[in-house]
This record gives sequence, C-alpha cells and structure tokens, in this order.
Amino acid sequence: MRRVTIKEVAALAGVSPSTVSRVLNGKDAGHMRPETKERVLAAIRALDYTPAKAARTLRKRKTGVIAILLPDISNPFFSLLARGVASVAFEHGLSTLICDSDNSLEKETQFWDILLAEGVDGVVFVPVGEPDGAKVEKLRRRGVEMVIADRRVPGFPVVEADNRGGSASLAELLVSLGYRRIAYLAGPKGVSTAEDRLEGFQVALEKHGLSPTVVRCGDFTYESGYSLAREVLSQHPGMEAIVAGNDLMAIGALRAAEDLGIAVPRKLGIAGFDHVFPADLVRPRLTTVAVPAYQMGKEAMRLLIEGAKAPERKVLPVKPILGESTPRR
Amino acid sequence: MRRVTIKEVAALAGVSPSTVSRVLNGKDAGHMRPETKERVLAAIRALDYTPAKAARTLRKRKTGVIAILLPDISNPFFSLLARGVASVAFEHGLSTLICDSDNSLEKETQFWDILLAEGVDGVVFVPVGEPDGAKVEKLRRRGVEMVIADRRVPGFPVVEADNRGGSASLAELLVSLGYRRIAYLAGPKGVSTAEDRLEGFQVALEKHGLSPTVVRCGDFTYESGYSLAREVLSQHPGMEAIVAGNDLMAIGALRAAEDLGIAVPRKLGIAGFDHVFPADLVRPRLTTVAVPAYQMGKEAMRLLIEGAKAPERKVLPVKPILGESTPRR
DNA sequence: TTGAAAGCGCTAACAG
DNA sequence: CTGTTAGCGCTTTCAA
Repeated sequence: MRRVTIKEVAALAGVSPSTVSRVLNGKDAGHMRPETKERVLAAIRALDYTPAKAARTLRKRKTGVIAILLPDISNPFFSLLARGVASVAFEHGLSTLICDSDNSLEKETQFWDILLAEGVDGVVFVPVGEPDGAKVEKLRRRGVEMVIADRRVPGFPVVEADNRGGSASLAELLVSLGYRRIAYLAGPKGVSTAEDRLEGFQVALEKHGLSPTVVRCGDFTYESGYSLAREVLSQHPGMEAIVAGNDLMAIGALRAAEDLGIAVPRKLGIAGFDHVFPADLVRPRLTTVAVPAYQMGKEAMRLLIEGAKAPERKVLPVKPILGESTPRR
Repeated sequence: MRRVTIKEVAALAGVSPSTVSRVLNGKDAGHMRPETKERVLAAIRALDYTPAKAARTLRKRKTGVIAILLPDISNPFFSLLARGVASVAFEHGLSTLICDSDNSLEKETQFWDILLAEGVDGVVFVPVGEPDGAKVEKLRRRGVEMVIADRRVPGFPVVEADNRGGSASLAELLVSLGYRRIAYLAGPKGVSTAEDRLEGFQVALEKHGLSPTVVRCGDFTYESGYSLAREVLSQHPGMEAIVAGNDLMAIGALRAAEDLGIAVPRKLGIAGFDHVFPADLVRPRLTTVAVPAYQMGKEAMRLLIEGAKAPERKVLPVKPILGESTPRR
C-alpha cells in the first residue's frame, strides 16, 4: 500500500515535518503564521494526504480504536447495542472493532489476545458466560479500559437494564390477568441477565403466594425456546402461560404452541423480554418488556470514555409492553 | 497502556530482538537451535508478551485488518453477511472492522478516509447507493483491495445473488398461482439489487403478456414497505398481489394489509425477497426467495483474499420459497 | 514561530 | 545459526 508521507507534504509546503504535524494536531493555536498553515493545508490537499494511523499509534501509545466483543451480531438485540456503541465512538473520532464471539467461550478468549495485540484503547464487553478471569485481568493490568454491557461481571463497571424490576412488573401483570400455572423458560445459568429476570419474576409471584409451576433453562436462542416449550407443553397439559427470558425464546415458544395446535392466547399466554423488532412482527404480538438496547450501547460507550470518573453501575429503566399474546379476563 | 516489548523478551531469553522476531514470525524453519527457540518461547510465556501490532504494521506495511462497510448492521441480511465475512477473516488471522454507514452516503464517504488512515488491507463493501467515485478511486490507487457484496459497482469484483433469475422464478410462480393484477414495490433506484429484481420480474411477466399494474420505489426498509403498500392498496382496490424488493418491505406490506382489514392471502397475495429470519416469523409465512447472506459474506472475503487472481464476478444461486402469503387456485 | 533529532516497537537486510 | 543496523511514519522535546 503506497502511502503519501508527512515528509512529502512538508517538502511540498517548504516546511519541516514537525510543522505539518502541528497543523495536523491542532497544536498551532495562536503561535503559527497563518500563511505557513495555509501552505501546509494546501500541500495536504494537493497530495490528498492521510496520516498513517499505525505510526501515530506507535508514537502516542493510543490507537483510537475501541472494540465491542459480543456473543452474536445477528441477534437483533446485540446489533442494536453495537450500533449504539459505534455511534458514540464515531462522534468521538474512534473506530469500532466488532468482535463476534459466536456464543463460544473459546473464541471469546482468543479475542482477548487479538485485542491486546491490536492495542485497543477500550472494550465494551458482552460476555458469553463466565469470562476467562486470567485474560481479563491481563487486559486490566495493561490498562485497557473495559465496560460490561447487558450482563454483570464482578469488579467491572456495567450498564444493564432493570431486569429484576421489569420482570417483577411482568409477573404482576400476568397475575392481574389471572394467570396462575406459569412455566418460566430462563436464559443460561451464570448470566446475570437471565438470573435477575428469573429471580425478579419469582419474588414477585411469591408476594401473591405463587411460584412458577415449572422452570427450565435455555440459552436465549429461538431454538431453545422452541424445544423447551414443546417439552413443557406436552408434559404439563394444563399450563396457562409460558414466560421466557427473552423475546427470541418467547417466539420459539409461540411456534411450539402453534405446532402443537394450542391456541395463543386463548389456551396459553406467552411473554418475553427485550422488545426486539421481531416481537412486534409475530401474531399475536408479544407481551414483553422493552429494553433500550441502542441506548445501552451509547451509555456503555460513554462510560468507557469517561473512564475512572464514571459510575460503577448504570441501570436503565425498562417498560412492560402489553401485547396480544396474554389477554384473559 | 504499558507494553512488554520484544527487547525485554530478548533480554530475558539472552538473545537478540531479531531472534525473538524470527520465532514470532515462524522464520526459524530448520535453521534455529531448538534450544534457543525454547528459551525464547519460555521468555514470551514468562512475560506474557503480545507483539504490538502498530509497530508491526508500520514495518510491514500491512495491518492485518479488513473492513466491511455496510448500510445497516441491524438489518438481519447485513448482519448475517457481516458474520460470514468475519468468520473467513478470523480463519485467516485477520481482524474485521465493521463500519455502519447508517444508510447515509455522507457517512459512507467519511468512512473512506478513516479506512485509509486505518490502513486496512481490504474492504468488503455494500454501498448505500452510487458510491463517491473519487474516494473509491483513491482507495484503489493506494492499493486497498476491494470487493463489492450484494450490489454491483462498475469496475469492481462483486459477489451477488442471482436476483434476476430469482425474481423471474418468483414471477412465474405467481402467474402460475393465478395472480394477474400485481403491484411491485421496488428497492431504491441506482441499487443494482433493486433494479435486477424489478427487471427480472417484469421480463418474466412479459413472457405471459403481463406487466406489473403498479410499480413504486422504496428504500428496502420496513417503513417504506408499509407506507407504499398502504398507498397502493387504497388507490387500487382490486389489487391481487404485492411483490416487494425485499422481505422487510414485504413485511411492511403485510402489516399495511392487516391495518386496512385486507385478508392475506385470501384477498391479497404478498411476496418478498431474501428469506431473512423474520420472514418465517410472520403469519402467514412469507413467500420469498432465499438468498444465502452468510455464504455471500464468506465468498466476498474469499475473493478479497485471492485478490487479483479471483474472478471478477460471482453469482450465488437463490431459491424460491413458497410460503402461505400466496396460495390461490 | 519553526526546525532538528530522537525514538515509539518491530522486521528485514546484511554480516558474521 | 544469530546479532547488528537501519529504518517504517509519526510526534515531541529541545533549541534556535
């Protein structure tokens, strides 16, 4: 890749490289002859010069690149979150490296080394499960800033949704609609999002002297929602509602009910969490809890920029959405 | 960001930096004492050393980073495509910079400068519309490899779907089902994908002495599908089918019909293109044409790696999917 | 207000 | 088989 260098620009403008560098970095405040500056700018334009970031990085020890490491970019929740991160990064002149760990802890671990080599200035991290402690510790020692999004990891700043609260409201809603026999299809163990939602739900039910009739664990995918729901519905014929840890699983459950000939919502209520795009596409429309994924990405990136001054934890409000998958009374 | 350097490793291993470098780059084939190599490896492990990519880049004039510049990562078609690109890049030890132009030509243009500064080795490019010729030409002059995906740009290697063929098959299908009065909601002008699909459809209809009753242009979003369909359906009460340039628009049309109280498929047939995840979620399930987005990403990345040796154009086969949104007869 | 010089961490000749 | 040397393109003292 042939490059125009700062030297060539300097030569054309009849100045030294340092002068060009000063113009490039805005370090000419007041004390540079406007004429000189103009000559430099002209040379830059003439040669269509773009400074090499690698050289700059080497010198400044800052890459101007941040990474977002997440489980699956084709999951609408995460792609929205990623857009939020990228938009704030872009505003601050930072580039965004999107790293898709493909729901694999192993791949995630490999990425830590890549990010370290890449020398990213910071990372917004959505862990697959329990992250590799040693690697993460190494990053921290090396001074790479890190903010966790959507899920908690002890000892790191985090931006998350009010999962317990949202889940509790959802439980209240279902109870008020008259549902009693409820199956809960949770997300994966060890993921705070999944656990908070389940606990929030259970605690709220207990206040009414109730508890989920069945609890099963899935992995937040459409497929796991489908198969768990199928299983639960065949084993428990009188089930009144299925509540899933996220919308994708809830939509899987909806399909399972459909395939089993169980009418939703007449015979079975279904609810999810997240309010991703597909939740409004299915019929009946999903009852769910809206989580501001895009804003979560933005907030996470903001915390990353603020660094040490930032709060250790930011909780975003959520909002229950009453769809048509849970009418009754 | 404190860094362990190659010098420190060399010192600990009691060798010169070049020796460490040789180990790092596998340039020790045969002619290095195994014992020396072992000492170096031990030192690397002891210090938990990771080479600085910036320095390497500066020296080798290769970053090991490729970019994928696309209109919207939260569009399921593109996020799948991006995953395909990233997976092949990962296999080859390349990092992937995902650049979301947010459907804006201006932002897209800004990205070209960023990518140039970043010094990416190559770009998989899904243009928003007609790309900025000057910028793209500059990239090429600077030796940045580029492959276009999904849409054609004259003069660049491209991986695309058989849009004309797929659209023609779809037209045949609809005709055979008995549809005659058909509205076509096309994608944006100037985008080859949109134009090919429209033309393929028209040509196939003409063979039967037919042509679309109405043709409108949208922008491939759910919203544009919704509003165009609403308009068309109110203005042309007897319309038998709406065919959209992609699934998102088709789903918008489905919602419009729903809101207008027009029964699909009893009163109106609807078809899309792409076969993205949501197409199977809506009811009635969408009749569409499956485009292998993930594979398209993979192929694009492969072309990028093969470089000049690669074919100039690769067309991926598509497959019509008969859903429930177009029964009849 | 500007220039000269040193060096960020690495690799690639060229010696030895 | 391994070390020495000279940069890659930029920023940043320090001096003028």
